[in-house]
Amino acid sequence: MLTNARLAFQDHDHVRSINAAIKQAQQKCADANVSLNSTREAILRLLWQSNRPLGAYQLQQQLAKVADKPIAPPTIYRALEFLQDLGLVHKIPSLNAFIGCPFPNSEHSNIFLICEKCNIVAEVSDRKTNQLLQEICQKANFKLNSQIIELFGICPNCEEKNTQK
Amino acid sequence: MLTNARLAFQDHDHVRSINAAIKQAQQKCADANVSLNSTREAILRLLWQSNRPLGAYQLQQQLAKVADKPIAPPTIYRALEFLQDLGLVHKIPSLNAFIGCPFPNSEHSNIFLICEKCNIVAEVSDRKTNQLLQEICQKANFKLNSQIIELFGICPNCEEKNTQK
DNA sequence: TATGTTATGTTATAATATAACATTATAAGA
DNA sequence: TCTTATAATGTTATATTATAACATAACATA
Repeated sequence: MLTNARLAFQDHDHVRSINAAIKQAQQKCADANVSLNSTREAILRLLWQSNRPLGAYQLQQQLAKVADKPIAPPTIYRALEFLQDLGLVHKIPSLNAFIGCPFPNSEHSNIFLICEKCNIVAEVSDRKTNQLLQEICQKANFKLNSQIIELFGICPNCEEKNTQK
Repeated sequence: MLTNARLAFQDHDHVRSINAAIKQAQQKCADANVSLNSTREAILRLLWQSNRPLGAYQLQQQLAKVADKPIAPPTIYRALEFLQDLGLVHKIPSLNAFIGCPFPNSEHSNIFLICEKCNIVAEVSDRKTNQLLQEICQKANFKLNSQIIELFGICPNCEEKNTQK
């Protein structure tokens, strides 16, 4: 099982992880022979700075501060699609929001632990779950292409705060 | 494992299942001491008639034909919320659409098999998956409240059609 | 520097969802 | 049956999320 849960669910200095993520992204782009230009990189960076998922219009607002020009929704959505296609970013459908992928180069399960209190989201990859879901699909004669698993609850951090009261 | 996959993924006469679903719904409402009134029942019926998920505005259009008055979005969303709260209807977040639950009285996994070709959706409930996800959450110290699992792919029906070509 | 490709700008609008307040049904007690 | 509390819907307006369609610009390569 692979996860960033420990890291995500505590306040930590993640400047390092951001820089690592950007480097990974650059590598991925180089490999795919596409370019991580300024808008795309800025969006990826913003998503990483927030460890919470951000909506397209939140990204737009934050980009406006960073960039010199205001950027229209289509550009945002295009960049998000680009990043999603490379597996660098995920969309969390129930939140209409996007989040950076902590392990773009590993096997994926697309399991998200979504804290209903602080809105922080951690990602998990788990081979056993993939196998089990694959089995379920086989039983139903269903040819599985992709998946997303959203788990809603309370993260350890919020739970602790709650019991301290 | 509990599923309506066989049924859902073939064209079948599901008048019976609709009526059964409505009866179940009435029972559930009686138990909860709330009322399944005409709008709510009509929406549930429409969702069952289509074995595909329907968006709120699709429901609105179809309701307009059935009812005598046009019905505004808030009413639709309220009825959908009501039905969801009773576990009679699920929202499929990635589709912004709603579907009737085939087994509102059973344990739930909220696993959906979504055919990318014909858009039919089947639901699966599977204890093993629930256990596994629960374990994952425990490892992360995450208190799980609810979940939704969307599996995208090709249903047996569409796959067969495809290979016949 | 011409040319094709890729990305962005721009305008407009589609599609999904909800806020806020007024009105009407419905049910339960006096 | 009246009254009153509760629940549901109507109504208007608008927020939020997402995309279509076409014009322009940036960039790489021959």
